[in-house]
Amino acid sequence: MAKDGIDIIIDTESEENYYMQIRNQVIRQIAYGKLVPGQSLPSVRQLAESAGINMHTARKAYLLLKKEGYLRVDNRKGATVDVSFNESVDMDDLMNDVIMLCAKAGCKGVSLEKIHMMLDEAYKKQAGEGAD
Amino acid sequence: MAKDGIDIIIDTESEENYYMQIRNQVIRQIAYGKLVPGQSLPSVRQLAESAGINMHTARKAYLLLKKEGYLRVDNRKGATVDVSFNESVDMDDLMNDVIMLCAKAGCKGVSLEKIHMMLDEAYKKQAGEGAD
DNA sequence: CCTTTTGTTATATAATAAATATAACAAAAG
DNA sequence: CTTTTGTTATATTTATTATATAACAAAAGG
Repeated sequence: MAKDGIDIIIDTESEENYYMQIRNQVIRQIAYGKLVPGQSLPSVRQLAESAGINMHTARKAYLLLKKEGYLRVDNRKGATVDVSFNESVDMDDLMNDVIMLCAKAGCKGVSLEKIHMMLDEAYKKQAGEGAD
Repeated sequence: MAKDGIDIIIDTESEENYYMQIRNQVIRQIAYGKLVPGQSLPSVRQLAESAGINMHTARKAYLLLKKEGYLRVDNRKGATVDVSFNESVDMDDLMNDVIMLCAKAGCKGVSLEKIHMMLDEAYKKQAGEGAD
């Protein structure tokens, strides 16, 4: 395990943006308990170096995560995990995801039960990661 | 209702790409039964005009939907709804969506049960749209 | 106190992606 | 036979993404 920084791996072949890859990995690591509220994230320069990307790209990811309510980015203090909950914004976002997921599954003939099962499976793995 | 074309509305203020907005709306309309397998979609020129966008942007959406297995785009015949299912590709895609959904919910303190309920709600609306 | 690291801001540039604008042509439709 | 259509091609514009430097003041660490 990384002694200081978080484990962020950039797939240069992916069609997903670098800053989006970072964003998604951070969200997953918070959910998995690998990043806990209050914990400081590496400096943008550190993350940039360890991930092999530019400082501003790392910064962009942090600022997006702040906008979406996963990090606090204080003046002169850097980024720390601090999840906030905005009822209307966050529930709308989640519902949007659910609607698209449901639509995709519907089109592809994947049953509602199967999606429920996949959700349980994902949740189980998530909860299981807390204990290292 | 539109006598011929499908109802595609482009939100020029959205941060979502035009062709992604089209893609998502088409997927939802297939899931909702407003577009049925075999049905022809409007020509790229028609869609472009009714949606107030360029022909190539409409075309890009159709080609993406083809790549993702929602449309058939035959030579000289245009686009028709034809959903295909590729086990590994599609299930991976769905699982990826589920994992991110689950992670977001986990971070935001939204319970697994709540997500299950939202899923049921989305599915119910989807199934309910079939009967006009 | 001094050096280093840090967050931040600014600017510049390159590369890629998104969207539009025309044009042309052959096939299909009417 | 005219129109519409899918398709291909080219070109341009704008926006986004990613990188490259530089500078500065605050914070940290010695």
